[in-house]
Amino acid sequence: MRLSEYFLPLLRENPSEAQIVSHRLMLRAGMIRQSSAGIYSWLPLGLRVLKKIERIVREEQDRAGALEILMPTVQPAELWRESGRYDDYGKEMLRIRDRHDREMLYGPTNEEQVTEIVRASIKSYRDLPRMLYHIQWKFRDEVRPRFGVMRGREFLMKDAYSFDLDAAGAKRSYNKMFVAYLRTFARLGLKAIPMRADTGPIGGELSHEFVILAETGESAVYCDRAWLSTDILATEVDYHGDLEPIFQRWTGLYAATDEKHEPDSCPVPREELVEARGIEVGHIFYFGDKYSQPMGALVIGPDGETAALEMGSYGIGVSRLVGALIEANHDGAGIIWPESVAPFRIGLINLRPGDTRCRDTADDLYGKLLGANVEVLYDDRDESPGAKFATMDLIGLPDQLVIGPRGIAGGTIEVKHRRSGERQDVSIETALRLLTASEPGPLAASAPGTKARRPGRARSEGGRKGPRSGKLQDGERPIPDPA
RNA sequence: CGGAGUGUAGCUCAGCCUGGUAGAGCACCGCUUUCGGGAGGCGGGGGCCGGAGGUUCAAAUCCUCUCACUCCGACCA
Repeated sequence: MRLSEYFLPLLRENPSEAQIVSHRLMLRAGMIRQSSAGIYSWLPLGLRVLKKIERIVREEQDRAGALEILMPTVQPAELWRESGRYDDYGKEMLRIRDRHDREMLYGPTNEEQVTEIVRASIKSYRDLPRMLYHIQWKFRDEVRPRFGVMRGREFLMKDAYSFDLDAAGAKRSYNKMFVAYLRTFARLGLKAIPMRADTGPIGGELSHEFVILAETGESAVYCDRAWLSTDILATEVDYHGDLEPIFQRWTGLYAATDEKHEPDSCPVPREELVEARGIEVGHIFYFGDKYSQPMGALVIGPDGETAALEMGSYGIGVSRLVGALIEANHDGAGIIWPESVAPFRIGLINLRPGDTRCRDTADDLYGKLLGANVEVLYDDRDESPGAKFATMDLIGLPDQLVIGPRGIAGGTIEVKHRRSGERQDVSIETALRLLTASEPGPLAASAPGTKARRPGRARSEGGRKGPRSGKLQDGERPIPDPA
């Protein structure tokens, strides 16, 4: 994409309404614009990131055996009366009346809706287990929206629902999602730690929240130091096998939110305990027949007996993750995207568009990168060099290629790695090889969080890896050290 | 929902106390000089001062109401 043809409305100064760094950077980098309190429009750059996250979430859900559906945003109040939540939910629920004066609501979640779908169609244990998910906009009329997309009223969420015959089956489904979540966040370049959680308004008995560590997190969390050096993607996963050992392994490592942490009875010795800030990005629940019972979602078991479905629900805050990723990946100059979610893989800067040699070289390189399926944002604008550098640093693309008269004279261009700040003058051929090869290049080796980059795969991978029943590849995403 | 603030140009803000008909920097447009970390010069466009009502000869400024947004607290993907 040529920047001269792109829509990237940058802000040079911090908008006064934005307090936290991710909110400020998202506004400044032209990713979002606020529509009203807690409601945002997504501009091209922000939308690209949102879609990348969505794709990874989708791939891991599919891999775990969940099936994608799409349920409506507007739901009938009637359904929620069946579960009893219409009155329980309170003012957080946005209630609407249609022209026939029928009571509707903009869904804050979809347990009732999905239960209604399943109860109408699944009558036998032979049709179980099933997991359904969708990625859809939700609305919760927060009293006080804040932190930009991290705590908006309208937000994009992946919510999955599992249906099993009995508690043992439900636990197996729970484990699948538990593992899928670990993998999803790891691929996003985040260290997400599952913590035992209260079930809140969803209800139920077993629940974990997934919290990522970020200096600017909203709540204090405590965990075993061992968490920092774990690599979840190194664990082989067979979703058809027994996942309980993996579940046990990852829940065995100490981790607790502020409310649950007891300094006096903490099993981890002081020197091994990490105190950090956390942001909740996912939450999973097992709640049995809380909805299936009142709503009559029943199946006949092998013994001929009728039983209410055992259910669980599993949420990931997709839009919140955009903010959370920035909280965990930024510096004074701007955003630093992990490669897996970067809106573009490479920022190509032509410092002197007026110069024929610079322009020809840049145009040529741009064409070759596109030809190699590398997502590249090409700054071909007639701007001062400083402005171009600042722009690229702000929007945080993983690598920058700088073409200017100084280098061209010596036959080189500059490659700059955004995260480390490391720069190298290399030949054009070398640059191309570095950025399109499947093997890690020299720069990558010294740069944290990029050791296994495979830049050329961005498009080609595209979610078509065939059936996801088998083993998983290792090291799809390295995990940057959050400390 | 309690408490506290803020609404003036696209962005950051001054002007308001002490009423006299709208400003700065950045951004934008034109010309020009520049050109490796948000450059310089000259010229230019842009605001019913959140909205409504009131006081006054006169309101961005004083009063009343209203709307929006933000912050702190209680609640959440």
